Amino acid sequence: MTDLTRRPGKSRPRLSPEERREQILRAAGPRFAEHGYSGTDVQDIADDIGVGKGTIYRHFATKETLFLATVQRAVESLSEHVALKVEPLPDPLDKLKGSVHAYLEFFDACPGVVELFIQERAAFGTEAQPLYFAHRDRERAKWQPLFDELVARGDLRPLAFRDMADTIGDALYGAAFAHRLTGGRCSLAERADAILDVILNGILKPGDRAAE
Amino acid sequence: MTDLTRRPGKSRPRLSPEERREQILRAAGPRFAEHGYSGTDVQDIADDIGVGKGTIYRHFATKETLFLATVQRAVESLSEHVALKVEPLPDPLDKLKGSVHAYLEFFDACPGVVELFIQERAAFGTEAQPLYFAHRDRERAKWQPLFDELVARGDLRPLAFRDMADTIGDALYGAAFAHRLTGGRCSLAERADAILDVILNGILKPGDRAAE
Amino acid sequence: MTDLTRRPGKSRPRLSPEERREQILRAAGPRFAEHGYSGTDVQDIADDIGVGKGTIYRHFATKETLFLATVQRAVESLSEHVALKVEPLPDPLDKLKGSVHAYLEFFDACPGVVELFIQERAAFGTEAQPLYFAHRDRERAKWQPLFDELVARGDLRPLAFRDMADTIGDALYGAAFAHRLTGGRCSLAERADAILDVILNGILKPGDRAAE
Amino acid sequence: MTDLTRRPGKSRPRLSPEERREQILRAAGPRFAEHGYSGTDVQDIADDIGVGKGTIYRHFATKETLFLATVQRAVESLSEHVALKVEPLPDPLDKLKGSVHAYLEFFDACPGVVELFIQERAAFGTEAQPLYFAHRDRERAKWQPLFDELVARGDLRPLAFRDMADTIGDALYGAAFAHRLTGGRCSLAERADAILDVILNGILKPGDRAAE
DNA sequence: TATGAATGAGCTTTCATTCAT
DNA sequence: CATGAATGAAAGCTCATTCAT
Repeated sequence: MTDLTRRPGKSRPRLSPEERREQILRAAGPRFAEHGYSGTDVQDIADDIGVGKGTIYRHFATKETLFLATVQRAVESLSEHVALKVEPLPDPLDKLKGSVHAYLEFFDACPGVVELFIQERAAFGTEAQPLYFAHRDRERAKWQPLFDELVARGDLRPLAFRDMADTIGDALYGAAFAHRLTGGRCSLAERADAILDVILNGILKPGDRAAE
Repeated sequence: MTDLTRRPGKSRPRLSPEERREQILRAAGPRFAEHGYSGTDVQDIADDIGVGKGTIYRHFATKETLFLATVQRAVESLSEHVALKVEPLPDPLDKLKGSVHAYLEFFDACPGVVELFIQERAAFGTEAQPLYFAHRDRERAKWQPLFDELVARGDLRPLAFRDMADTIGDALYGAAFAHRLTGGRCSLAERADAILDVILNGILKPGDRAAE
Repeated sequence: MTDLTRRPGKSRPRLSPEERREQILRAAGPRFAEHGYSGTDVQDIADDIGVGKGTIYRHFATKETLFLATVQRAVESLSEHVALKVEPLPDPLDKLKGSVHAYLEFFDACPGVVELFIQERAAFGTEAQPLYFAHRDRERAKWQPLFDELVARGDLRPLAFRDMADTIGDALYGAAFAHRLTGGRCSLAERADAILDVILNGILKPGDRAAE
Repeated sequence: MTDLTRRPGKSRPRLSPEERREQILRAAGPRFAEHGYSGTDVQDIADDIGVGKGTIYRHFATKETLFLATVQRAVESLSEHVALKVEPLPDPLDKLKGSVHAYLEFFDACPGVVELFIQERAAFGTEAQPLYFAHRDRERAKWQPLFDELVARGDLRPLAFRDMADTIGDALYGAAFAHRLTGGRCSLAERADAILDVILNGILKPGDRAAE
């Protein structure tokens, strides 16, 4: 009875709440990344997907809520991307190397995520721990057994897990930031091996190892 | 009718332009670091040093100009701090190690500088290269001879200078950011040796070096 | 595909239009009284009775219509309450006294009605005469014969009906408002006798009557 | 040296803070009275006096603050008007009568004040006691000695002060409201004598006094 | 030169009303 | 009939910047 032909004109698609939410987040990400938190008018996001401003506010209580959901989504994407690449690898050392590559690849694919991380801190200041670091804290625990195994196996030097994990994490985080913020020409993926080499082998010549 | 005698107590100190400029920058730094760029009212800075808002605008054309001068000042402080610590050291390897310590010490002393870097990017977006990275680009050239000498001497592995410099730079930058953004408890200085150890020696056990 | 059997538990009661209308008005009264006209969201009223917002709009064309119906209902309640109390009394003077008591009792029982009267004026301004006063104008005519009879009987001084009626009406209206707006502790009913005493006998000592 | 001729064009008068405040309040009163609290855009008031919206907000922190200052000003005007009329009268009974006349005259002169009182209650609800009643509470104490003296002199019946004062106050307040809300044609001043007559002498014929 | 009152564009959020389902 | 997602006009408040004094 009801016409099955979609009138392309006025008929609003009537998305499900989940679809709408997802649609909004997809539009919000690039806006916030490119124009910043305060530089983005909620109206802009609404216009991008052709809905009224009220529709945004039906799904996200405040601009802040929307923004944080956008960041959270990015953090989860990063996490999933790394997990997906690493899981199938059987060898722990390969997992470690693979995670470095995956991490850097992610930021090649989604360079705006760096901006989101910056915007979060810029907008919400000293109060809360940024979502990325909250997530990193949680994730670190998962890596401990892997490092332990590598040390036990004699692959890694018996350094404190925390020192290794933090230093590697900071190096990658720093690389992703620096790459984005300097407008780095070559891809991060191309730098991955060089970074891994330093992390794994250090820059000193083996004979000098006693030096430090 | 009104008394014409200037009470010396009330007579404004009449700072020289340079002094005033410096005074303003000193007040602006903490404000911008703590409340962010858009969260800081120019009036707040004026109030902090007890002058009218117009006075700020006499010395800095716009809020943006003032902010960037504040960041520039911080970048120069960092640079000077590192240079001061490194210069007296005669040995190139000591210079390298010393610069890592000095860099991290600086952010222990001036943690707000991280916020300034974040705010700059957040406020001015994708257009310009942040002052810190512009400065880092310029500084890198100064380090090349030192690395070359260390490689020539056989202290360092013959890696590409750029790879080493970027990786080290990113690791330190990442460490400073992560430390501030996670509310790191211990000082950065305490982490310096562990970071240096990874950078210099890597995390792999020497025997495994072929692995990479 | 969707089940066509209506589970009887979930089947909405399907109120008759009149019942629905009444249900809506019952919910609207307290909302408007407590939160004011603009402070009340039509959604709130819908939520209170567990229907969709559209249902409200099916029964009342606009929020304004709904609000005015709510006020009208209150005015009629007041009128009925007084009439019910006064009608059985045979003596005109008792009717007069009884109406004062009934009027004040009503506002003890329904204190929110004062708020409705205030809200009506506040929201719709100078244009229209408020429903309460429109009603009072209409009612006054019914009291004229009673006052005439009391004057004729020699119970009342031969004052102009309008002056008496207005003054009494204003005194009661003022008392109800003042009581609500000051958060009066004792009940209005308790003040009824004192008010009646002043209205009936005045505050002057009889001997001084010439004074005025 | 500075030109003393006022250029009528762009030269902003540069009012003193007090003058500006007063100017704003003078403009706000009629606006709020005519269009209500929520019906008045702060921009409207700004336009009325030819200033920017920011200027309003420089002098009043919020729209609410501005509104309440407007009401407070009206309450004080009323109070002053009554005091001014009553003070010179030597006889206490004349003071009482005079205050009734002055009160009603005030609302003839400033009928919008009724709207302000209504708007205050409508906008700020049940929480706070309206400024008018707060003021009335404070003022009542001043009248007690006068009533006591009149009772002692034998002019007034020995009724409870509170009952007399409240009943009179409510009658006048009610009269002012009813007059405004019914669009009363004749002036309140013309009704003053009739109201006073009821208050002073009651409506009963003297012989019936035992009736109540 | 210093001041701070004035400006007004800009942005977030609300909510009466509509209408496709 | 009932629903509730969608709309979009509207209004409060901020603050960088200007400029008369």
